[in-house]
Amino acid sequence: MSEVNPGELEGVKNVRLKKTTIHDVAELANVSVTTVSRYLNQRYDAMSEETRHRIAKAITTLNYHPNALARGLKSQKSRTIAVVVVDIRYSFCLSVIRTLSQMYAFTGYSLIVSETNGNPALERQLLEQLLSQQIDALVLQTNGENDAFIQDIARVIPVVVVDRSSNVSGVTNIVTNNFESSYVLTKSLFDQGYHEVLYISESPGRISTRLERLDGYRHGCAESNRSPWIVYVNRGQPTAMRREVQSVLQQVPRALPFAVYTANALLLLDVYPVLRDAGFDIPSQMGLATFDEPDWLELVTPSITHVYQPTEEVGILTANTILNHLEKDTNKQAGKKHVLKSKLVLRDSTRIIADPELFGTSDR
Amino acid sequence: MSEVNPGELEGVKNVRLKKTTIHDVAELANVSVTTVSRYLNQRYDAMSEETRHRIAKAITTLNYHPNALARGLKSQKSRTIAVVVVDIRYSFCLSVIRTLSQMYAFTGYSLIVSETNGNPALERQLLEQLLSQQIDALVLQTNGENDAFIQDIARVIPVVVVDRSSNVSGVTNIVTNNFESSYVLTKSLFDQGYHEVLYISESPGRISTRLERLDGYRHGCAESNRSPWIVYVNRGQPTAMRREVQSVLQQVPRALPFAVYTANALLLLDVYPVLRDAGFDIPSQMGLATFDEPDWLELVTPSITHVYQPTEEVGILTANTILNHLEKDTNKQAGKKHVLKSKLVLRDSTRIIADPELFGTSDR
DNA sequence: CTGTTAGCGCATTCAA
DNA sequence: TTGAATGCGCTAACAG
Repeated sequence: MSEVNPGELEGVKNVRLKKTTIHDVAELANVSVTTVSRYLNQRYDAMSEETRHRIAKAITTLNYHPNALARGLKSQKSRTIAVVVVDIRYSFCLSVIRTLSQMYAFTGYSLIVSETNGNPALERQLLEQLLSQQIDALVLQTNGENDAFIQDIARVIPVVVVDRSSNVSGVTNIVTNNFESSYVLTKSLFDQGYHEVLYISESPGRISTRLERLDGYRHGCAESNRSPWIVYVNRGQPTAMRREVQSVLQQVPRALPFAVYTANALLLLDVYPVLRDAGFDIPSQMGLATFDEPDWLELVTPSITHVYQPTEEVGILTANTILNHLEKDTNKQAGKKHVLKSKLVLRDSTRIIADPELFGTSDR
Repeated sequence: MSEVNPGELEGVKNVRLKKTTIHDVAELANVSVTTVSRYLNQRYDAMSEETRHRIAKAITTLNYHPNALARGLKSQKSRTIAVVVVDIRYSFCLSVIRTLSQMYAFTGYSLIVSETNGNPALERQLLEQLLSQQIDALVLQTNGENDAFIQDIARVIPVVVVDRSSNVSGVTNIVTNNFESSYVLTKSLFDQGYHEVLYISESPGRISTRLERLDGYRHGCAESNRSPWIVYVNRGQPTAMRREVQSVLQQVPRALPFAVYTANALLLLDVYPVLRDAGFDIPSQMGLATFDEPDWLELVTPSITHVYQPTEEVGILTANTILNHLEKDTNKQAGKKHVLKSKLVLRDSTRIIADPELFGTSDR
């Protein structure tokens, strides 16, 4: 049981630190490598207590750490899980990553985190690299265009596609009800008395999340007999983006209250200063609402109405799905689709003062 | 050059997807595995153009991906870099991780991200796990108490300790000038005319960053002939924390303007609502300042004075240090210490209205 | 209860 | 210009 300071020991004996292997342990403990291997895998049942102790001692003495690469090579498992997202700064991504990180902290799995920046080609490249690394599971916020490849991956390891509708067979799909939430938010804005709702989004492309939110918005407009009013911006060029929003706002007739609805909070982060300083009172002249829930929405004045997505739930569900696949080899859940419900959180930025009844329907 | 859909091919031939190995490629290309291996490592010089093409074709046909575990086992390199931080939500950590992620996107290195939650024991466990996984380099925001172990690690792979002073030999240390920044901020608050400065921090323990900020604050107080006024809180218990801050604020004499200075932005995030709603006008009655720079500081009203740390620079320096070690095997930089300079960003939350001259020195 | 042995997939001498 | 053979560190039959 003598505690040995590994630093001193290794430092003195062996500056080059030729790694100690299972053989060294076996030798020192006077057993075979097999027995050591058994010990490492807690197969204590078939082992005398004495050898067990000898091995334990040898291991601490040598400060031995099994080589996971070698283990993985044999077992075809790397005990590594990849999370590939567009941008870690999205509160959605951050929350999912943290939840996974917390849940895997004591399982021995490591989390590889990669960002695609919305680039399908980069996504493809990263996926190939990760496959090479023999990841045991994949959590992916895909940018589309790689479905065939993803399907191949799902044949080999559990794949969970989050935040994007996916019909790829074999993958577990976890999303939120974007269409409905967007619709409800839009409707609520009109119902509050805002005459029009400006929808600011990145160009949807083939990204389901954006398409669904857009559709929800359109549906809300249609139901309220208003024309959609949409501005597509490019988050890659924040300056141009702000300028564009600014110029749009300058054309707004001041007489009637209107609302601005941004399709995600990273957009709002960029344009918020422009909106705030455009000369409209929030919420009486201009309402403000967004998807996603970064911390700051509750901190600014007025606090901002938003759609809260159950990101923790997404993380937990993702983590459990993968753990089930991996540990219990349960393949039942594969291919299942989960649609979690978001929640509309009404805050001060859409508490209009004016009476909704004053305004008839009209279109611009 | 015929494009083959890997999905179809593998799917049809082999549902179980027995992985294709270098042998399969060799066989199909009618060469030895050695030659294929050479091809994989771009040793084209000693290879006829024809075989090269045959191998290339075989690889795409079989949709072959080299097994990085096997490669790593031979080469003793996993092409994997670990980033171990306290909490990804710290803007410091997030920024460093993103910078690393961007810089390594095309290098073939993967980033393993882990959180310690400030727990040294968990940190130790994670480090052991990561070592087992044969990581090629380590970026660590340590919680202390593992220095001997870290020194061992640094003997084997490049280690960069960020955001914590470290004198462990062999590790590269990248920090910001916390003492000085904290001092400058404190001084600036007194100079603005705030009569006292309440310092809210987590208990510093042995964490250099916290100690230095605390010392800087104390030094600032001393220089201005004011007594320190410190509240230690526990971020793990946000409710208790808010209650405590609230009760402290209730005892403040309303006559004189004072300032609140939080030691990091995650703390401020938790207590901001309490501060805002405590009944003091910001900034005329209560000043507000913090370390760190999350996005929202500029968005709230009034905007919040803060210490901006050059997190991108930290990330770039970290990434380059590691790349130099890894690629060029340059061991010169090891053990070097870099102190980057933070910047005080004055905002509206500390633009006091009152005339500083009105207030003499006194202590509570 | 314990040991021998044969690979896992790849890179690398050394020969040819 | 190419190959055969060996081993990286570990696990798992299969023996004893």
